[in-house]
Amino acid sequence: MAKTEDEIFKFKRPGVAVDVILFTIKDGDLQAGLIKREEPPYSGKYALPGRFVRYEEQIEETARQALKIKGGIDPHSVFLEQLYTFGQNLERDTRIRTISIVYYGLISANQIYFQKGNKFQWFSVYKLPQLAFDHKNIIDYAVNRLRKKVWESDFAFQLMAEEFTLTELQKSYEVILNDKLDKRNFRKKILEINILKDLHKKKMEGVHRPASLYSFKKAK
Amino acid sequence: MAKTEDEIFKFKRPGVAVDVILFTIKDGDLQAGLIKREEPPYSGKYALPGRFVRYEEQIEETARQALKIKGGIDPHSVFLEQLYTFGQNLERDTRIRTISIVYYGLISANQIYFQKGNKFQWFSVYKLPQLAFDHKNIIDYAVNRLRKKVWESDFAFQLMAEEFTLTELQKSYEVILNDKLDKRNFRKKILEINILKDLHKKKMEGVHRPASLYSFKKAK
DNA sequence: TCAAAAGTGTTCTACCTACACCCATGT
DNA sequence: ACATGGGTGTAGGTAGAACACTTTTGA
Repeated sequence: MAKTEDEIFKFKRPGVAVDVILFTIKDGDLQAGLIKREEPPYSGKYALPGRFVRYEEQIEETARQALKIKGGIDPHSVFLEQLYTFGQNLERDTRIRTISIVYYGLISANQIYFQKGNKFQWFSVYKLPQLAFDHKNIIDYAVNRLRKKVWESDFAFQLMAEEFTLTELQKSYEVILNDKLDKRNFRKKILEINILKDLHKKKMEGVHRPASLYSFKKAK
Repeated sequence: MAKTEDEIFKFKRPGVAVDVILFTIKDGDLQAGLIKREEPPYSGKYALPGRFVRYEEQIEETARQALKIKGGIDPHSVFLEQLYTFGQNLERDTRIRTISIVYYGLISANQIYFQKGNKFQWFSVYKLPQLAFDHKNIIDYAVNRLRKKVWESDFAFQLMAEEFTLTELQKSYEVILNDKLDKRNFRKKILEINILKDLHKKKMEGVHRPASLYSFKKAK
């Protein structure tokens, strides 16, 4: 980094983009928001929303702008975390050598329904369409990271409505992990970590005993 | 990413650099290799070795080149892993807006001694000098990551000589974790994961019972 | 024979897993 | 009264933590 300004500018610089993989749970499935490309390269294939980093833009801001502009999603309602920076494949983008900083995000299905600018098409991560660039690898990588972190972090709440039942929360974990969980063990574990607030309200729905509603305690 | 070439080039692009934090164990301490800056900004302060990413250079290659050129270290002898990409602080580098992809690496102290081009100064991560840019934060972040991953990964072997005793290995873990470990539990755990090869040789040294030498099984 | 580090097993605890029945509701 | 999902406790197994003594060597 000890360079004069001359040195900094004397060589050709790669481009830097941010790509975002936005997850939600829809139809009992873990889904990712993708955009159909209308232009080459990879015209007709699906891609993660992305955007080149502007000179005065923080990189997380670039990610949020990509969601807004490419996906029509209100970027403030999205939990985002940096995933990895992909810069190995020099052929990744055929127009220009591009380094891609990838973020992954979570949004609850409710929030999507209410945002009518939403331009994403949602695909189950188990049934992805043909993808542009190396986006298939990126999605696989993100799903793995999501699974590793789901117990260490409370981000699964980003997928929930404001009020939810324990069974609904368990379903989200099961969808992320792609595995069945034991009801009693799940409740024990999730209540132990003390991030749930019992709203002392019941959800009356269906022909069965009503379920308690919870929200999660916001960190201060 | 769906942009015409015009769009790609019409805005000013940030620079992309790779910074590397190289760790070793010296004098019973976890140390990082730093370089004293001779030029502004931050002249006289210490910095991680770094380098701007060239157009035709894979980013891990940029990291290795930085070690070679800035530190005089043979880059093939170094374990490297991507840590995080820092791009929040627009004032990070005062000359140009720079995004920094940070790698961390490990090298055994032996290897450093034999490389006489070595230009690093080594500092205990607990007694760092005044650092340039936001490199203090980066080092703290890397140390935390190292601690989290030391049991999940076998990278601690990068810090060892070719042949080593269990006590020497334990010392390395203790230095990384900054904590004392129980000898019996450590041996049980490390032998259980089955990555050590008993060389059936003894290290005769000092006035005490000789220690068995091990190497680690290279993954194929 | 002494000092110094190597080497070795068992007990206790905490956490995770597996598992089955009663409860409250609407029809 | 029955079908449906909500709600609850316990026993067994496993992995990690704590802990002390004997062995081998060179001086």
